[in-house]
Amino acid sequence: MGLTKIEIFTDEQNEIATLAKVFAHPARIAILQHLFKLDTCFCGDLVNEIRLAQPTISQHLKELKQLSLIQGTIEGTSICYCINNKNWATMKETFSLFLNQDVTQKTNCC
Amino acid sequence: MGLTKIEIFTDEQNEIATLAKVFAHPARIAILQHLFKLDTCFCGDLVNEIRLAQPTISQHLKELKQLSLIQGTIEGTSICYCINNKNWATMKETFSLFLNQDVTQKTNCC
DNA sequence: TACTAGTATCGTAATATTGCAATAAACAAA
DNA sequence: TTTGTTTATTGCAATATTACGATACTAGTA
Repeated sequence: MGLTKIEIFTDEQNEIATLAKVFAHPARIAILQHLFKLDTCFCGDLVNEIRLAQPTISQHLKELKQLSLIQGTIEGTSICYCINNKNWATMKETFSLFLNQDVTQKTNCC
Repeated sequence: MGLTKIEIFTDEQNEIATLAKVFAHPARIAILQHLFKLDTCFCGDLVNEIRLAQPTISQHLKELKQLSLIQGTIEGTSICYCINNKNWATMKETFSLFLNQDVTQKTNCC
């Protein structure tokens, strides 16, 4: 046990859960907010901004990268991390469909 | 370690992460989708609908209840679970503010 | 070739999450 | 009271996540 049974759920359900998982940690929320606030952002900035060790920040960045919500390009010695606007929009669309399920609903029973 | 350092983040960052965490499992997505589809819903229905054991479903329902996204009222021998529309709307507002950060942003650097 | 700065990866300890069998609790009906 | 039905709780095993020290890697610079 301890292993999510992804095979018994729909692709949509698994996708929403996967997207939500990356938002399920305040450090990743903080990273995304910081990246949105700036045009250019280096990992070093994040280590100063967020009081977590450099390997920890790096690990959180990796998870955001795996979902392609951010991207990094090498800039000399540093790496410039940015929001991937296209993928952010796609994610937002998927999430919004789930969040807005209520708008077309009938009245509640309770 | 292994313990999220919630004290170094803002209330908003922690709140978004907490909301996202409850969506970070496909079973809870499936439960919410099922509850939206129906006017009345009993836990027994969910055990038939989702192929997880009854204690597991009950545990997932508990987590949704803790965030007040759903509520349960006793109906004879069973319990009628429903979406709490008011709290769902509040959650949606919080989440939307986070998801729509990109709309007022300048151009990307990469 | 060193040396430095910035970032990633490895390894590991601590904690959290998932899933379920067993069992309890609540209540209706016989 | 006993029995059956429905949901909750407990306890535990398996797996996942979080955090960070140590270290590796990469690119620029002396």
